[in-house]
Amino acid sequence: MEVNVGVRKGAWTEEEDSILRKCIEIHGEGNWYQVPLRTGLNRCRKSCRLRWLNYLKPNINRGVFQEDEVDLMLRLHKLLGNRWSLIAGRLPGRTANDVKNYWNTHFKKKMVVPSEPMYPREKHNYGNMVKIQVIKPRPRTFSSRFSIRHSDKFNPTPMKSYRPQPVAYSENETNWWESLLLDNQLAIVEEGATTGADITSSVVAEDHASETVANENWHVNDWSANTSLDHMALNWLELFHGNGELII
DNA sequence: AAGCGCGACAACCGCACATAG
DNA sequence: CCTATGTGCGGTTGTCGCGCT
Repeated sequence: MEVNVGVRKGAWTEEEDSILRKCIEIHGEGNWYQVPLRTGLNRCRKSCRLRWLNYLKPNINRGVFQEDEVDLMLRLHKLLGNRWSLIAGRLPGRTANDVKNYWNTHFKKKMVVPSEPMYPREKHNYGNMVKIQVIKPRPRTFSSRFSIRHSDKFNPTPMKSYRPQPVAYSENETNWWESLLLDNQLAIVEEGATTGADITSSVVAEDHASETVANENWHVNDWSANTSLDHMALNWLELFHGNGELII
């Protein structure tokens, strides 16, 4: 159990920033538990980590969001939901906190909240809009997706974070799918891929091979990334073929 | 000038996951 | 298999500054 009695909170001073920066220059990122001990900073490890990741880390873009960034953010949010870290991973120099704050400030109040998701996946028609609901489990590692935490065994209350999130696309969104997925990725589908998994593996491979999108958080073994692509591909299939199958 | 509302964003909190032992 | 520890994420809160009345 972590005890943070007397730990300083609130805004960081320049001196604290300087100390933290030096510590990470010497020891590198990670091992945040050691940071307060090494630096003597009267801050909890979480606070140190957050300060570094959201503010002190080099190459963070602290400028105003450009039009193209906002556009991409909107599209990615439609695709991924509140997956701020993934969205930020596609916006060079932006942090998840930046993206989240920007979204909450500029778009949250303007959003129309979709109806409660249903399980299993259902499809509804709203006028000329096709609403596709896809169950999106909290994307963690594959092995843990269906495991039950020890602490939950005797208290199996539904976890907020596991609540599925609906994804809705209008049919004219297909243009964007074409722009997001590279031509050769689209070809994967045209050439006969019929499942989300098929497309996912191909898209991941293409993504890495082409290096068209620089993203240090995008790893082949990152299940969350794969999941995003899985749903991206699945929804794409739904739109174009109407026969997407989520293979788990 | 003072008070108020609100936007922007930094920071905190709680929870879930990964993994080592 | 279980527990403890370390880490990461998303939601929420706190604070500050600015504009309006």
